[in-house]
Amino acid sequence: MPSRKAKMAPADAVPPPLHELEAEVMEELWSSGEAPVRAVMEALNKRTRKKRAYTTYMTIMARLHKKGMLVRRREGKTDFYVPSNGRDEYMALRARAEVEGLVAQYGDVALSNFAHQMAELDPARRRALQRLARKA
Amino acid sequence: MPSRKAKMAPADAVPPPLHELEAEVMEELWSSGEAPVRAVMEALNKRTRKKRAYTTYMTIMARLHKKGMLVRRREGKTDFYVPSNGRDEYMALRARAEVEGLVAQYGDVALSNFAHQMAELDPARRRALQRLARKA
DNA sequence: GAGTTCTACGACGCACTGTAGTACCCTTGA
DNA sequence: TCAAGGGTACTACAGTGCGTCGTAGAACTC
Repeated sequence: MPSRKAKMAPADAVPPPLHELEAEVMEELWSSGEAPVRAVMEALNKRTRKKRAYTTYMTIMARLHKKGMLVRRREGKTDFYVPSNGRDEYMALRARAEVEGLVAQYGDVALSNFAHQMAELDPARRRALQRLARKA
Repeated sequence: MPSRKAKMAPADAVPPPLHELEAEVMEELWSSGEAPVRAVMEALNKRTRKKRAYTTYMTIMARLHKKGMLVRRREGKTDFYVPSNGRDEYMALRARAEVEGLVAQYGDVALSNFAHQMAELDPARRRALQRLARKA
């Protein structure tokens, strides 16, 4: 394997955080499955106030591809994109990384805020989440 | 009071997140108390590998002032800076905001990660943090 | 084969951060 | 006394990341 300067993401690496438009595009692709730029544009422009140009979505999707979030398949002269990870998987990896980041940065202060959030749940729900947590 | 266009931070607002150099400068000021640029520069340049120019620290501190993190007092021709909030207060506000942000963004996935983190503590420590959390 | 439609690439503007050059003032020493 | 040096603030510049398109070129239509 040639040593490439460009950092490529290992499959198990923590996926990057997403910003506004990027997140909207990912949401659309997670629910629609593989789709070309135009389909994403039409779906999103239909349900958001702000109408964006085709090229805007194209850029965002190309950049998501470069970050490893989307897999690109070229058919003829058109690119089809599909998320490289499922929504649930992404959310799980991301949330875990964020939570660990908070603990690393804020220590006890973060932990006590976690406790505060947990304390506000009703007991049944809290137990369910704790069960979930044990599997991770 | 005239209505100013510049958004000024209400005292109880959530302080902004800090980046690398900004955080180092704040840490120095939190531990040293009120200080001019030069003192911060000398202290930080002594204990970090990377030596930075006086003007670099000046810019950072002026920007922290604009963000409401530092109070500036001009004495003669020299500016003295002091944190507008204590370190503990900043950490508390910031951590709280971050945790709430995670819950808003990730919902149950965030919560179950909180539970996971809490579960890894030994019981005495966990109880202490839960006690802390009730006061907030 | 000329016009229309679609695509991808490349570029621009803005905001933020780190970095420093420069102009100005005060002091100081010959 | 007055020029030089040290110290300070203001302003500018480069890199990065995101949102926004303009434009050039290929394919399709008539």
